[in-house]
Amino acid sequence: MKLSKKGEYALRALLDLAMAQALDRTLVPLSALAEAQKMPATFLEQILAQLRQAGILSSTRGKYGGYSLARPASEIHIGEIVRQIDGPLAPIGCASVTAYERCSCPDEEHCGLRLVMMDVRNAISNVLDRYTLAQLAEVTLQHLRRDGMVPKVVELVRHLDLSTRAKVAAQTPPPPMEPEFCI
Amino acid sequence: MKLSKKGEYALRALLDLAMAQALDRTLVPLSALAEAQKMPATFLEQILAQLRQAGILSSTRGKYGGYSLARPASEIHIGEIVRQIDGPLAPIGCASVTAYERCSCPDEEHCGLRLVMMDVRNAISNVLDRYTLAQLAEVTLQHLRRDGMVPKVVELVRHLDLSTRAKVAAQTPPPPMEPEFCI
DNA sequence: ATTTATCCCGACTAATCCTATCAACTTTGC
DNA sequence: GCAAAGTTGATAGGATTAGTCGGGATAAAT
Repeated sequence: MKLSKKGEYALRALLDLAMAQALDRTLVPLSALAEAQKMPATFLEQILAQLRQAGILSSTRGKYGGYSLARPASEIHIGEIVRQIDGPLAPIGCASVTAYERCSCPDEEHCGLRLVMMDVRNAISNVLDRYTLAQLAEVTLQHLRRDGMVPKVVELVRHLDLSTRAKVAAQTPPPPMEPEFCI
Repeated sequence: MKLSKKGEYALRALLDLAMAQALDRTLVPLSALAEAQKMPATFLEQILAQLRQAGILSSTRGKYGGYSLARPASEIHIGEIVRQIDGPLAPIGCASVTAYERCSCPDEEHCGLRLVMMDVRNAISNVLDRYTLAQLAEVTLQHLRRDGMVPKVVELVRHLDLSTRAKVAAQTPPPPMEPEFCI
């Protein structure tokens, strides 16, 4: 019942991106996303390319570029992301609703395994297709705020704040996280 | 969210074994299990060996040997089988109840992804840890009976019925499935 | 114009999963 | 004792997954 590493990294990156966006940092470079969650940067690159082609995120090239969500976070469901990267939610192909595939058993009509796995599929879908990136980001931010913290990815993009202040920020070492985002 | 082929084949084989047992065929050879569900026999061999070492099934060697359940089917939960072959049910290690594993994110305490995946884990467990092999076999047999059918695996072991009749059965080609098991 | 930080693309390697093959060993029946 | 039907274990190759590497293209800052 595993989620692939690819799927896990995609979700981690998108969640960080959604939180950054909620805190008005819409453009986040790959390096920050990778470092915040300790993910291999070159591998993450491939995954983000796939998400871009799928219309889930968009990118800006050049200096001070980065990745951002292509749509409002409230319109991106967790299930959509998993399906895009890992394929159908169902544990086996013949139990899938969105991408049914014939299996090897002699008659699916009477296959008990298929019945159970359709139950599992629905149980998974009830979680993943119910929640959006926005909801997930909101809950995570609430937890962090309660403890007076800020997402690590936001810390990491602090220093490339306003282009006019880039020089100053480069001189003074990044201020150690004042809780200005904590309501 | 995939189940591995290994896990799928294990479940198919055990379900067939449970149904055969319910119809008084407690000893089923590998060849019948493999053919009934069109599974590669040599791969299935390895899987059954693993299930034997795990105390889920037992085997009898030699002519007229085969595999049988090591415990009553009502005491084998689907979740136990999946865990034995595919590891923990949780999609990612840090969401597992039975085999927790630290993940790469900076603080699990505030990780939104972990929260969702724990929901998914519980949803999966609510299905797989609730049902036993016996229940699954019973449901499948009911469906088959309604249509006047017998599990294919039982057809395949028909001809090696009683040792005294082995010779007769070998001469007459296997009778084409009289519904004697259908109540 | 040059430097710098970033995304983009394609090929390459390593590990794991799936499958097939082959040579023992064990029991039953003649 | 011998042959047939079965399990057991070891091994090798293909397919998928996970991750690496190097060179290019783009845009902002100097």
